Amino acid sequence: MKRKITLKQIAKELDVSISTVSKSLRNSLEIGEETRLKVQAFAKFYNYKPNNIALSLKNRKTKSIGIIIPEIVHYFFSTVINGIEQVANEYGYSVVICVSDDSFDKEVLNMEMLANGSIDGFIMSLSKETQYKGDFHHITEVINQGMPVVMFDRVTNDILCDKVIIDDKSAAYEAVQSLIDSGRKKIALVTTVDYVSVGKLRTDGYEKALLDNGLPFNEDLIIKIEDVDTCEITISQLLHDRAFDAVFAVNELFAVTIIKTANKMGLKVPEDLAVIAFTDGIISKYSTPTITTVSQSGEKMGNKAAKMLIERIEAEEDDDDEEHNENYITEVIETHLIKRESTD
Amino acid sequence: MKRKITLKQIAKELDVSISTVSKSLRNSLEIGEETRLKVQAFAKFYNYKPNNIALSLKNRKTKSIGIIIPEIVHYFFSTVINGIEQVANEYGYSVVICVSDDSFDKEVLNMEMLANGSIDGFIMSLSKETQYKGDFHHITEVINQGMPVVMFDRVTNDILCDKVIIDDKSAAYEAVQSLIDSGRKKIALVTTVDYVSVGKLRTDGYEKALLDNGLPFNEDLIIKIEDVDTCEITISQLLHDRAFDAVFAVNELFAVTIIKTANKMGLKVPEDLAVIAFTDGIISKYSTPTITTVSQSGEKMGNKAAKMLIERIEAEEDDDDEEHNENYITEVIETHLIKRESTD
DNA sequence: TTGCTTTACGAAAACGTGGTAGTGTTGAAA
DNA sequence: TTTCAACACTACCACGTTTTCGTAAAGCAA
Repeated sequence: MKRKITLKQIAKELDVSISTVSKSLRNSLEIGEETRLKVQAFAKFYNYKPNNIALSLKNRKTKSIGIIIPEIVHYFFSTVINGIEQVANEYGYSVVICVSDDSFDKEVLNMEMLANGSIDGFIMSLSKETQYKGDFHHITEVINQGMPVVMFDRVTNDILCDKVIIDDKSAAYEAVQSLIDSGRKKIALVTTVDYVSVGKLRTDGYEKALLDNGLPFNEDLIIKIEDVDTCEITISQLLHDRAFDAVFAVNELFAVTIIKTANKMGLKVPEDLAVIAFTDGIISKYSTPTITTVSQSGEKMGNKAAKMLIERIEAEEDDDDEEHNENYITEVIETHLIKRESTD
Repeated sequence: MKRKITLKQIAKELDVSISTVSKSLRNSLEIGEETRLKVQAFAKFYNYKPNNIALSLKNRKTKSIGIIIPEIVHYFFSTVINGIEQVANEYGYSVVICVSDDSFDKEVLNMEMLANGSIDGFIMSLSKETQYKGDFHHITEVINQGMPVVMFDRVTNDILCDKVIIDDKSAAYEAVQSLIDSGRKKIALVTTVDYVSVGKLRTDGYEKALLDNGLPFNEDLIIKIEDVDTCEITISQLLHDRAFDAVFAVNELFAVTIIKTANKMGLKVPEDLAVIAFTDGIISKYSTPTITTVSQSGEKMGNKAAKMLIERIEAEEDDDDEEHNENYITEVIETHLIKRESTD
């Protein structure tokens, strides 16, 4: 068991100075060829690799980025991570992942843990609790320290930073419009409680689509669900009354639950009930029938977010301490409707 | 934009030495109360937090662990990460995640990137390509450097280290036995190509269950699939011949595909065809019918792996350079059958 | 020989921290 | 008066790098 070798050890072994070793390995012209080659051979033999931590301390750059997300066992979020990881890797960065578990305290704790030098910047999506509380001091603090932050999906206007989002409102609009186009008149919206910003935006798009098409906007057709497990009763009640002939669900879990409920009641999807879901996940692809979805393209979001962050990080290098120009941008990732069996 | 404050800055500002500041903050008795409180107040005001990188360099401990997995957009792996994250957080560790994308080169690259001081230990699951090549030098090298490694799920006997696995063979046995118990006689096995160690073990369990029950072991009923998308033809051919009345699939993607194919052909699940899948994922829970699965309990695996790794890391602290006792253990996580609608 | 330039290397600082080992002052006991 | 301990604090080192600056030796022209 040999510990990793250091410059100092090489220096001692070869009876030269540390600087000589360092320079030799970086192919400095200052060092005579004989010494240089000797050092390089020795280093290669002992598989010398510079210590990242020491480099980080010296360069004040860790070459790693922190990701803070509400959940990780979640199709959308894991695709985003995947997207981030791809570009991070390409640029030589590693990613440190923390899960807030939708808890404000954990989010704060995680950020503090990473903000003390461990990373060069954050990519994050707000926890539900944070959105509910509206308390973002932990984020502003990090930004004030000069650490770049990119937010995605669950963002807030209260923070000035780069953002990557999809146009939730127009995506919802498009989905509802397609239902209307296929002749549906009574379209229900199954959504979450609305303090989560995206839930609100999707509701707005839904409403606008209805009104633009001269359809009534009926509050009773908006079903707000807090817990997936208990929603079946509500759904079946409404289905029983034949209150609607189409559903726009804000996530695929709701959608598949609705389909199952409808099937149990003998209703056919899509004939009796058309269903569209937000978030194109694995469930939609494999459910029976397969579900038409609004693709959110998490991978693209991740790619974009990582690129934006790394650009900021590397731009700061020149900027140094002079006030850098704070022209933050909000990138909107396009969505598109993936037609499957749950609509006609 | 104020950069994070350091001991040195505080020292300069208060006109004391760096040591005094450091000691004051650590409540050393060497420092007089007046000075101590003054320093603490100042530090609190400027929200001083020790720099993690500097600490890592000094202590030769990064308090972070590296995870290397083949995929992240994958139910099982993401549950494992979740499990690791929980324990890591509890012990004050962060997790750095790298995705090998089932590529040997990426796995090696990622390990090298992290092995140079960035982390205190690895938790990993082998990439397919690595298993295929049987080349594990990158792992032995890391271990030889004294860095603890815990492998999970896709492991190899060629490496001596702590491992967390499930008993694939007996789990498969149990699943097949339950099919036999409900009267099935012709049970097909749908599996992957067998260089992936777990695929092989599951096949063994399948075979043993058949033989133990006096059923013939028929090679034709083992369907090896390399690409999910092209498997439908094979499946439907066999189904058409009524060659089997039950299926044990090594993952839920295969299972759901089989069910869909059967449905298309007018076969009923479970009446005409019973289906059990390995890996209890999200698809099984929401497919129609829901699928009976062998639960793999990724979270528990993650928990266990993280605990084992952290124990190793913190044990080494005392051990120092003396040869530590290499009694590696392999933890076997229990599985259980989750009965759902796809079996009777 | 003197003075100047190369060549080839080394010393030291810096990044931020924490521990060990001083150091100087004060007051009290011998 | 001397000695010694207690107090309150500082110097210094180490962790592993990179980089700037310095300098000894050698070479060469005048």
